[in-house]
Amino acid sequence: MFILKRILCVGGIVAPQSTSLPVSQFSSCHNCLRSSKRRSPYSSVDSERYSSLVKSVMSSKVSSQTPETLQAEDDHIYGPVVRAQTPARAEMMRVPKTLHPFLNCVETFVTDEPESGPPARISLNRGQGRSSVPSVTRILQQTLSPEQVFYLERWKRRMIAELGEEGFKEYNQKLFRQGKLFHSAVEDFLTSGPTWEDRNPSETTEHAPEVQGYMQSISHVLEDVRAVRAIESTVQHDTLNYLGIVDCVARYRGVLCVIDWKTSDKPKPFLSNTYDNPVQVAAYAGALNSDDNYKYQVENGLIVVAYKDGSPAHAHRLNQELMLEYWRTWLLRLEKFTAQRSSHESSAFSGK
DNA sequence: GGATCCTTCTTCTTCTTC
Repeated sequence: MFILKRILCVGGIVAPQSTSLPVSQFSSCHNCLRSSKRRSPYSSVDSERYSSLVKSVMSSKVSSQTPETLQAEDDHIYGPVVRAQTPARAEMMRVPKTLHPFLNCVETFVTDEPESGPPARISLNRGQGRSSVPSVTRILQQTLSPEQVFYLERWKRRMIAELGEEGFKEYNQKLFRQGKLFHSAVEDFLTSGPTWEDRNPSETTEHAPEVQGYMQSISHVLEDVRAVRAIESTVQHDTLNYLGIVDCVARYRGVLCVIDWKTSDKPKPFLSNTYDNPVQVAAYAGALNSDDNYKYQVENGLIVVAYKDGSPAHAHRLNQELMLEYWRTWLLRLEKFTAQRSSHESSAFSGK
């Protein structure tokens, strides 16, 4: 709590858009500067209610440590690491060489296509000239920043030190299994007959025990989901040459969105806690908007982070402005991937 | 029938004060 108070007092943080914390809780910092003996204005904060905010602030980068100093420390504890890392902050400022439009054509927003009927579900068929088209997941994985690679490898080393190689493998398998089961349960719910919109998600209890909590967690989000247009459906961008599978396309609070369902053990109350997820959503939306199989355009994205204990999921809305921002980031990642691949191919061709 | 693909996840943390 001390760190939280200190950060708030020096003005190093502002209330993020996605939190419901009243501005008044952030605006009386001068009181603490006047007298440290006075009763802190934060002592009256409902710590239960804002526990996720506290967790998030406590886990954000307030330390002076960098990947380099952390690595030196880790080397001492875990042994040498394969590669040294340098944060690539300059990349944040880069602009893609080709600013490919996110939306195909503004007019197509107005569509005569009825929103009723079963959602599209175009399955991936690699045989149809798609074998060389890279996927969104692969591109994102292969273009992680050095900083991301560093923290992921560090996390992995620590987990293996704690659980052992086998234990770590099992832990990962469990996470993937839960994620898959959760996706299947959401899919079942959203496609369970023409009257699904009349159902109450919180009353639906016939889920596998492993996903019961996750479904309870997203029940308040499902109440705002209508007119499902696609489920687990392949999208492909022919011009930019990539493909992926969208979790869901539906209206969320009236706006057509690409929706990505996620499970997480840790609370992710802010969009920044979701790492590359917004880039993934923007990539899917951009592909869908260029794909002739879908006769409409999506403007927004939604990342829903569900929790196993049933606590309310965090739903992060990506408005059009954010989607365009992450679309630009996606184009950069795509450029990076293409450059890597062509340099790899040319070195393979020259026999290096 | 086997192999491969697309997903499913995983990261940002440390110590001082009352």
